Amino acid sequence: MMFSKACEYGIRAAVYVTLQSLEGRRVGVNEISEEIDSPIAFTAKILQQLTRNNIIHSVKGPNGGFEIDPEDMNSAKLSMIVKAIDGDKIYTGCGLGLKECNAQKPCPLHDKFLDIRNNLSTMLTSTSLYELATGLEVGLTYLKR
Amino acid sequence: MMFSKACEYGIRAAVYVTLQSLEGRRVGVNEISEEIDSPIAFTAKILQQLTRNNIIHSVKGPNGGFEIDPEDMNSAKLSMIVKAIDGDKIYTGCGLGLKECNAQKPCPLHDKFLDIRNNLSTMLTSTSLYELATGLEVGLTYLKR
DNA sequence: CAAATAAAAGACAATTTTATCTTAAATGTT
DNA sequence: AACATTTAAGATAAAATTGTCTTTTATTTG
Repeated sequence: MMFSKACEYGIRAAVYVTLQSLEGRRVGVNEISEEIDSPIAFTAKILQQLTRNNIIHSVKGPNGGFEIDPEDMNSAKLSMIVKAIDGDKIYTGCGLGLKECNAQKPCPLHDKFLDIRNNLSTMLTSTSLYELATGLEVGLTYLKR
Repeated sequence: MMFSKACEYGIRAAVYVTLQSLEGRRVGVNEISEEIDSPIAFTAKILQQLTRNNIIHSVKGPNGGFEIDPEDMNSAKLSMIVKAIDGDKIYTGCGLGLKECNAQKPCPLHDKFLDIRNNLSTMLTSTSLYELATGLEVGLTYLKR
């Protein structure tokens, strides 16, 4: 809808990793893609991106997998994931695709998009993985289907 | 950012057609793609879609081109263009790509997206081509670069 | 140290989106 | 009626995104 498929999987994966890290469990790609219903190999690639961007942490070898330090769960915001995967066009880009669109030289939708974009940006920068994982934990929300 | 390239071109093209129809001028694909800075043949395809969906009107032959009846400028909303080109995922789809995501079985972002999506939907269904074209006409907004 | 496990990296494939080119159909002009 | 103009339609191509497969690297365990 708004994010690329890669970004959707990335967010879902990160939330699942966070949920399991809350229980002190490290999780592998197979379990993750099973639990968020996503293609395994593609999900692996996306997890690599999240790892390279220091959003989650990975450990190789037996009993390895992905995890996120409980210390970081609150400061890890959705905006970081979106930026790492889709870039920041979603915040900075023009709704009609103009290269240069701003208050001085606005596209016809510029003003109408301002609020929507600010809401989106605020939501993404203020929502943490911790917050999303706890909703899952108590069974209020779902990551599959 | 939010719309496909096709949809961006579609909106820009429709606004330009409206602007010219305000002056009683019919416009051809060449002029349109020149004025909105878009690929000609691709723009032609998109104009076909808008025509098939009765958002704008086309006339073949010499002095032909695209136009929109002044009567329809106000009832022609952005939502119609978006729906015709990108479909309605943007309104109805889940932000995280779940097939089934609603108040009963929400994804972790469902509630956080509700407002944003409603704002977007309201903006699109309430903004008319007429409104956008008049902003252009008085030099307040731009369709290029 | 050898074996097993799991992520990282890179090559490859399929699909979708974006974009172009060619031919056909319609319509106004001479 | 012949011709020029302009959209419509369809085939094709290029690029981006999505997805898979194979090999390499790191790490744990026996």
